[in-house]
Amino acid sequence: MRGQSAKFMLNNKQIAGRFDLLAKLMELHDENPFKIRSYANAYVSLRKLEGDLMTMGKEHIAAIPGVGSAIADKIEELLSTGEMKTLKKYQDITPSGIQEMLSVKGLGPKKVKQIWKEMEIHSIGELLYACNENRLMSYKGFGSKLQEEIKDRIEYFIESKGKYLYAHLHKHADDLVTWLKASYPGQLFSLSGDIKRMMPEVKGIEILATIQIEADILSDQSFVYNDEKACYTFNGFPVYIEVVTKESFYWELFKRSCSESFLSYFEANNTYFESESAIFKKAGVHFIPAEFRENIDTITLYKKGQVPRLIEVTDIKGIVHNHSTYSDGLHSLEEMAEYVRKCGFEYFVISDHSKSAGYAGGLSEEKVLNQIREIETLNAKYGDGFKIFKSIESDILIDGSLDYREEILKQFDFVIASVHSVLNMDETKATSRLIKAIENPYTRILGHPTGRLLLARPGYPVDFKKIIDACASNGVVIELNANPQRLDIDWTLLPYAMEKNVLIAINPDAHSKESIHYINYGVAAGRKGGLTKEMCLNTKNLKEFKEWVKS
DNA sequence: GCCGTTTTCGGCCCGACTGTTTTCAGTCG
Repeated sequence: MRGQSAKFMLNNKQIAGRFDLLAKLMELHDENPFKIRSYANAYVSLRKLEGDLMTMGKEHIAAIPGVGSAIADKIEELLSTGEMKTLKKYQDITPSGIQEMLSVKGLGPKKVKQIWKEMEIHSIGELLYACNENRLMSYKGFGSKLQEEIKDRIEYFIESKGKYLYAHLHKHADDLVTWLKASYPGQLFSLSGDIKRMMPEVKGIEILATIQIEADILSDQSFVYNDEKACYTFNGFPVYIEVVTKESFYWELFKRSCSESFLSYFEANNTYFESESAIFKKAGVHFIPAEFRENIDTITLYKKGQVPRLIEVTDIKGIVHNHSTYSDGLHSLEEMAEYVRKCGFEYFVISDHSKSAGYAGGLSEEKVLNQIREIETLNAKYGDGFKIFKSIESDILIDGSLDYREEILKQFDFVIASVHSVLNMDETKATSRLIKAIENPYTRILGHPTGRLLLARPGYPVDFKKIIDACASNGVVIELNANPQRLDIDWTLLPYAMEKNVLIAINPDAHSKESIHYINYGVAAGRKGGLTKEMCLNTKNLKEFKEWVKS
């Protein structure tokens, strides 16, 4: 052990890491490239150093190749105070999200700087969203492969941070349960907890079992014990397994698969049931699916036999709110429409970005007219069985007004109005901005009402009672944006919207053909909020939808 | 900030790989 000054336990790699970070941060701030290089050299040199820095004197440290007296001082400082002032200075002037980005593989200081300064993106979550909207590709040095690469790596990064999107986990979770059932015949396994309840965000794959799982039962290493996370992982996702007796299995499963208030209605004198249905039967309540076991009032309805017809994916008849290569989509208008048609839907609503959305290639008035002509040509080709509707995702400007002159707005079948800029307003301002947009006679749908990105940014605060009331009195539909990173409007607000007779549109906000299937997640969120087929806009068939457009 | 020297300032700038390019830039090890 070195002199009394060394109070902080740091190994060589940790110390080296500080200099790596320092070099990268300094590069972000355009410092002297040679100075930066020397810190980077010190990082390389310290990392592969054989002796232990904590036990070395300053003279020895300064004698390491690439380490001089200035860096030796910084190492001393680090070991005695746990901090390095120079490093802290740069950390203080760099947003934490930008610092986090530096730890994503494939992103070096040059690219991060471009993302920060040119694209004005400040967090990893925002960056992921920008990848999904193909926004990176329009910048010099970024192409489709790099964008895809960054996207994959960010997803991995986010997944390794303790909270996960339901959308990223559920397939793995289903696979795991299927595999467990096959591996242990006669035993019971089920998804449990938040993932069974289809919560938009979950902590991992929760499983209830009737037998202890053997370690290393899978030979391909997809299912292993992870010491760091102190749990099993499946394909890298944490798995939490609880073991109960066969007799109590369904009761224990039920207990873990509903909200606390919901559970309080049920008594557990006897915990032996042969299914979840049996629990409801004994309580005299119609069966309630796990995703809808939230509100205790639901039980009263089901007890009286007033069982709502919850929306299902197969109820969706048309795909609303989509982007094409006219703005920031990956596929052309025709490719998108054709894909939707082949999936068996009756209509497709194209709503590219409006002119203020410069970052997303928003449509100039001239491009709007071109697109409208192309839609008319395609519709002539399709005939009666399928129709493309002309829409626009119009930016709601700071003062709540829409983005085009009335002559242009008139050209669309209808307008979706969404906020994309100035996301930091307080509740009063944000609410009146939205209300002004809702009151605009051209607005038919309010897009992603809070602008939130799950696990990335919270969205601006909004007085939802006022917003829903305004939609009710202006006949405006509210979007449930089905992008699993948005799911905005939040499902908890659906009961109030339905009470006020406000229709909900489940929209994928698709920027590629495949992402129209986001509607699956929108439907799941809708079911959590008790959304019925009748209260959803795009369960209307083509004929009914045409009538809604005209109305 | 380090280094070396025809000593106290001026030069430092690996090499493979990949993706985005049409000859190069950024990242990683």
